[in-house]
Amino acid sequence: MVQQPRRRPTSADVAARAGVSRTTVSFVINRRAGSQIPAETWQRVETAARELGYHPHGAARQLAAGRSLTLGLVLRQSADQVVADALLAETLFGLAAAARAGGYRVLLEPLAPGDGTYAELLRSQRTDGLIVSGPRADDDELVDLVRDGFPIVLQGSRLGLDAPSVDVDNRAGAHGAVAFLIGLGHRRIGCITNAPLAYTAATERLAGYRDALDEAGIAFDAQLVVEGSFVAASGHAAMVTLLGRTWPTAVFVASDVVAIGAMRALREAGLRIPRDVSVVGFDDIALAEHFDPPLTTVRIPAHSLGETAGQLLVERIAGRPVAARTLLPTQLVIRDSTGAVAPRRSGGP
Amino acid sequence: MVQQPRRRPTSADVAARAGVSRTTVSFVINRRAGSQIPAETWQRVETAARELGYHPHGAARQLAAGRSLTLGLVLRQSADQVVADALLAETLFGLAAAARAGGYRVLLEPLAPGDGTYAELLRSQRTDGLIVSGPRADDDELVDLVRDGFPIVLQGSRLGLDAPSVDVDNRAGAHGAVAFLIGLGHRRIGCITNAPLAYTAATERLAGYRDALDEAGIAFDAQLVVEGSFVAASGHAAMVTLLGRTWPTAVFVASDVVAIGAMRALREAGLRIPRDVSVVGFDDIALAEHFDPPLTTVRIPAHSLGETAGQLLVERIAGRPVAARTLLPTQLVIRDSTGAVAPRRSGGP
DNA sequence: ACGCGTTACTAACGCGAGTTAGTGATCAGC
DNA sequence: GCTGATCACTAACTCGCGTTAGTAACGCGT
Repeated sequence: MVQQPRRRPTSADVAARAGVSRTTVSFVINRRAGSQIPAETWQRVETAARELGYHPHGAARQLAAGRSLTLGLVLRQSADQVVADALLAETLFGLAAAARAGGYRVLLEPLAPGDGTYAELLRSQRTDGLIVSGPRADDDELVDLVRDGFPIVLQGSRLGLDAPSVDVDNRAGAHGAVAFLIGLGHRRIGCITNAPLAYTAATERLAGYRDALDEAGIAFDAQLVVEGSFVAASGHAAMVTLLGRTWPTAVFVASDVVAIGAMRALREAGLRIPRDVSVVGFDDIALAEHFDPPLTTVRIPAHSLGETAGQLLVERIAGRPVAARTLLPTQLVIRDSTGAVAPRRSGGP
Repeated sequence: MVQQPRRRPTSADVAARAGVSRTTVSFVINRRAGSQIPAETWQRVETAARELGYHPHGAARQLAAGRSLTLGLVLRQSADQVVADALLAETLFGLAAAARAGGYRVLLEPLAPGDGTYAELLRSQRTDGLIVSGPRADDDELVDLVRDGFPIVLQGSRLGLDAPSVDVDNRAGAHGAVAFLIGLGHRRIGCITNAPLAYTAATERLAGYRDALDEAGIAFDAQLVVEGSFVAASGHAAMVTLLGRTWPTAVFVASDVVAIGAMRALREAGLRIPRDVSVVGFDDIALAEHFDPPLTTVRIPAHSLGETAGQLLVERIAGRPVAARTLLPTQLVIRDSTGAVAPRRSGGP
């Protein structure tokens, strides 16, 4: 007896075995509401499908239905940022959760600037919508896609594009952290940014820092601000620069990863935390509470950041209206790297 | 004049505009080798396509060609592990790079055990192959898929399944780390695992630890081994337990994240690193060199782990033979958390 | 004028589903 | 006994593209 080359069963096979038409099979498989199929027939179809091991062909459904049930996630971060971004995985999982809840899957497209194009994902219908994480203002591709009306949600900066965006409330978070330091009596407060100021998140956190100073009537001093850049080493360098200029009694570092480098520089300079210098971070990565000392920081709701982005995109795809801008609240987590300002000591290097 | 409802152009539209048949368009779009199309015709088609803004419909191609050009990545880690896994993003990027090189995209399916099924990805042809990260032995779904001959690559444990697997050489890495400690004169060396021993990686690293002891003729002492579990807090608890039993002169912690918790416990016990106790970690996460003190650890090639998995899968999909087991080498990175054994001090709690 | 090979295409089928318009059978109502 | 409304389906078209088999036109040698 010749072994039939096993072909994957199609809905026609199921129909034949159940003694019905393909249409009926389709109705049963898709649990189509309003179709008048008696329980007995329904059962027959389901049994036949099970016995044959039938699984509808994804591409065929996509073609016929005109939807891919797939969300694309475009990551525009550079390699540095990715390695440094301790919360990326959590955000990703939030997105995946939202996608699943809406019946979608997630296609991942990591694409450092200048390293390829992603418009095809949408234009070829491989994806019903896109979440663009870390979009830059000079992204022409993105501008075109938005203009053409594709469902897109931005995660991060706003860009003045006509697409909904989600982000953490960086400004308020930074404001809260610095206000906390001021409340402890600090007046000379340094700031090390999380990234170059071309990044919106960096400028926003810096703005929050200034807000708090303004509020307390403390003059802004550019000497106290140094740029960090994603990785811990940049925090170390920034702190060295800062200490070369002046000695603050507290430093707001707009990223936990950058902060750990900064803390190392403080130790190397013989300064104790928080006795000599208080440090506040941003992000509340998992390791922050295990730093030496445990780091006071601003917690970011990473999971809901991804989840919210996913939900918004699903809504947009469904054609429902969506908020233009969603800001997620942060939360100050007070640990041991901050304390009341020390008795005045001779400042300056 | 009535505004035509803009329909996305199909290959038929391109064909009409270029004055050729759909077949010719298809040949041009796919750069089909061996087709005798004169340069002039070729140009006409390309121009027509550009002018119309034509983009082939992904699902239609998948259906016709019988391939989705998509790789699935199934993450079987629990939420804890994901948040703790600082190298996940890097691995992901390695995979994405390999996928792109092979003309594939990556579909992400995070699926903590007991939280859903992924067989459908393969059975519905939405995906041409699967990489399963962190597979557990009791995964029946996986067993079935492998039996049915789907292209699958395992990342992590081997499981005795008939599917190629990629992993870091955990055992050799741990062996090297512990041998290094022994070389420094340590004899009482503790071990805190990275995870419960149900996880292959944990048992392998423990085996490497024993290998090194055996080699040096040091008797294995179960009192010196404590289980950690992914997160830093577990390392803290494990170290407290260990110190409650005995005082080792060095500890091998099979995960940097767990190690930072362990180091905190040492500090709290008044012990100095490395003067009183040497510590070696595993993974070489980005922050390890900024710990206090900078951590000696075993570097994992995270990027190439993902990349290799991707390459293997692409090969398997193409039907080419592939190594059953690929082990990637690790590298010991010596920093400041390790030192020669201290002069003997009264041991025990 | 004829045969024979290239060259440059095209007609038409198939991929595997979703969906619309329709059809025959049954049944209630009068 | 006839009408009209349900019920339970099905035939046939559609989605957009890949691909095989085939053909018309042309050149070239004899």
